[in-house]
Amino acid sequence: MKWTELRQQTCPVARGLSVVGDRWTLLVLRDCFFGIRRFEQFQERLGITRHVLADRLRTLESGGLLRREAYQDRPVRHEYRLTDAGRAFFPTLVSLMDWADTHVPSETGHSVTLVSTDTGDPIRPLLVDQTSGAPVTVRNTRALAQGEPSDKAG
Amino acid sequence: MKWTELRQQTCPVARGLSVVGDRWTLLVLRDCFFGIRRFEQFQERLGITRHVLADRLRTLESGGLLRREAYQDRPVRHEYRLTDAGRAFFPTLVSLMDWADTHVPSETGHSVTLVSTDTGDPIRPLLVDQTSGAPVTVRNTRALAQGEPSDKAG
DNA sequence: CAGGTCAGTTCTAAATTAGAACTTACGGTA
DNA sequence: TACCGTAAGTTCTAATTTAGAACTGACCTG
Repeated sequence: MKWTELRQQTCPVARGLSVVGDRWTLLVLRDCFFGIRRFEQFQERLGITRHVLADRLRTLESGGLLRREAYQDRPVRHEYRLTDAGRAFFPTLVSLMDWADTHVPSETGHSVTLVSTDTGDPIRPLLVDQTSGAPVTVRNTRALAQGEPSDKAG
Repeated sequence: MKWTELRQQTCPVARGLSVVGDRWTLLVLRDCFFGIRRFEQFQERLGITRHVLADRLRTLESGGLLRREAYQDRPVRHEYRLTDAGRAFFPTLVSLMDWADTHVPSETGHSVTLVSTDTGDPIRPLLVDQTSGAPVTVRNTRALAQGEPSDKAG
């Protein structure tokens, strides 16, 4: 399976990965949420090769997560800004951050804390069902393919 | 930056990606949540090359998400089962699925629906703060590096 | 005009992946 | 005993991707 095939898969996870299923893509995206917008800044912070950075920015742009925007003429200079679809990715990134914070050990201890803009209190992320408020876990959910009446999924 | 360097980063997103920052790794993990456990099954379902599959299973095992377990002797045959850390990754995968379902268009329409095991009702995932119940968005949260008093992060 | 900045592109060598065949260790069948 | 099949890999070569570094325009400043 190649990247192009991934995009045409039925499973949304596969389709999602066709855009963000690469470490550099996700690190670029993370930096976007930290307010980074320009080529040189990404390159310096990430230590990514310029070639790959250019490629990943194109991927994110064509995937609809970033918008390339001129911030000056003469010479034309562009910056990359999050779109609504890009901002909508935030919970996924936070989920990953939260998981890694707990399950991928760090020798430096806690490193990044998410706090509320309002209260300044630390945030403990939890994925719930919007209507019932119940936490989403392997145990209490089941994945159904369209048209599939019942099948094991946990 | 190489995969080994990624693991030593301060940022939990980078550390997380040192384990799951690869499309195949995440597709293998997805199939684990669908109940797949054996080498041949993964290989057939994913169309991944056997070489890469063996490598990704090792990555997931050494990352603590999967446990390699003998299910028979003579000849010894192993299967790969989710650990607690692996199961804890579920919300992240669901977040990704939910994001992609909305933001990466599919020609086949909705494909996978998550339903409650109890009620059978469809689940609408939402990331909230565990204590306040408020949704986690770019706007109402700020990332603080350890020791960093205040900085832009959205 | 020399030097610097920004956003890339181009180059070669190294690493990774695809695709297919091969290996090991069995168990069953003729 | 020889042959077939299964499971879980390993090994092989060729193609693709990445790393690392230098180069390219198009401008700006002194």
